[in-house]
Amino acid sequence: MAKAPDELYRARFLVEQLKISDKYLRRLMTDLSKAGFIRSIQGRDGGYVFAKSIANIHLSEIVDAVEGMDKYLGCVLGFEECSDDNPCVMHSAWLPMREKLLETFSNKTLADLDFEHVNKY
Amino acid sequence: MAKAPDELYRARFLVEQLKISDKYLRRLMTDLSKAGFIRSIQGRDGGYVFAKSIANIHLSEIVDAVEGMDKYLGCVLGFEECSDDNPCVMHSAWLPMREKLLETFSNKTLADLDFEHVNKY
DNA sequence: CTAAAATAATACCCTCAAGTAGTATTTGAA
DNA sequence: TTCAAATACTACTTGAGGGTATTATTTTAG
Ligand code: SF4
Ligand code: SF4
Repeated sequence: MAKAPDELYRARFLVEQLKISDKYLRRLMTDLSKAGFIRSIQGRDGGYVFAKSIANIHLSEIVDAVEGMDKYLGCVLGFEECSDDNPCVMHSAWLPMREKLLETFSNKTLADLDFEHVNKY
Repeated sequence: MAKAPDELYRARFLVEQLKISDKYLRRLMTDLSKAGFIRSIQGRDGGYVFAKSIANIHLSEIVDAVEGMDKYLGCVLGFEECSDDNPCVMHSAWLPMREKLLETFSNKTLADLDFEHVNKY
């Protein structure tokens, strides 16, 4: 969609392109629309359109909308309880990574992705 | 083990400490010993000892030994085929992360981890 | 010789997240 | 008022990874 961000896309079409199940797509799209990235138009001749400029859609926001960004900020070692005063052995070593990850996903927007030389989704 | 790297540790003991299954522990330990990090001593009064200084054991090597480092260098999006000339949309955005990850795991050694203020494993 | 240790190989189980499927409802242009 | 679209909710399937279990073998101090 980001290739031609002003078009209207109907679910049917997207499902064919992405080769995923109808219901699954709709679930995701609904999530995204609730998050305000796209606008969903119901009724006949409905579909999905971007609701804001793709330059204003940060990757972290998308992740948050569909699965929760927190997941990726958790521990490498998979511990539940985690704080600076109850650290695991990796704590200090891992911190810079977390920073970098957060930074990457927070700074990059949809517009930063390279949709031109790409033939897989 | 890295807390007192010169001791001999028997499987029985480690199993109790880590609360994981006997067989599982042994599998891991055997992997590690094959990789040359620890030496396994068979027979009665046997056990496991470090075979090299913990300052010479890089995290990436450990991961390689037990599950394969490559796993973590793959794509964010989970595509199989991936190369610079068949990139996915995230390719350029993701590269720095991969670098950082590789760097972290390659540079840090067991000795860099903080075993002092830690009470969970 | 024997007991206590590690090794080996293989099959099994369990859980969880990703994805599918079913079915009924609402919306709105023509 | 009809029809094609999106929504909502719930149940199901599936696959992979992390971990267990079994059983049999080998090693070595005492
Ligand atoms: S203390 Fe740090 S490294 Fe350890 S589990 Fe928590 S966040 Fe992860
Ligand atoms: S092209 Fe880059 S971002 Fe895309 S799947 Fe391959 S490694 Fe990952």
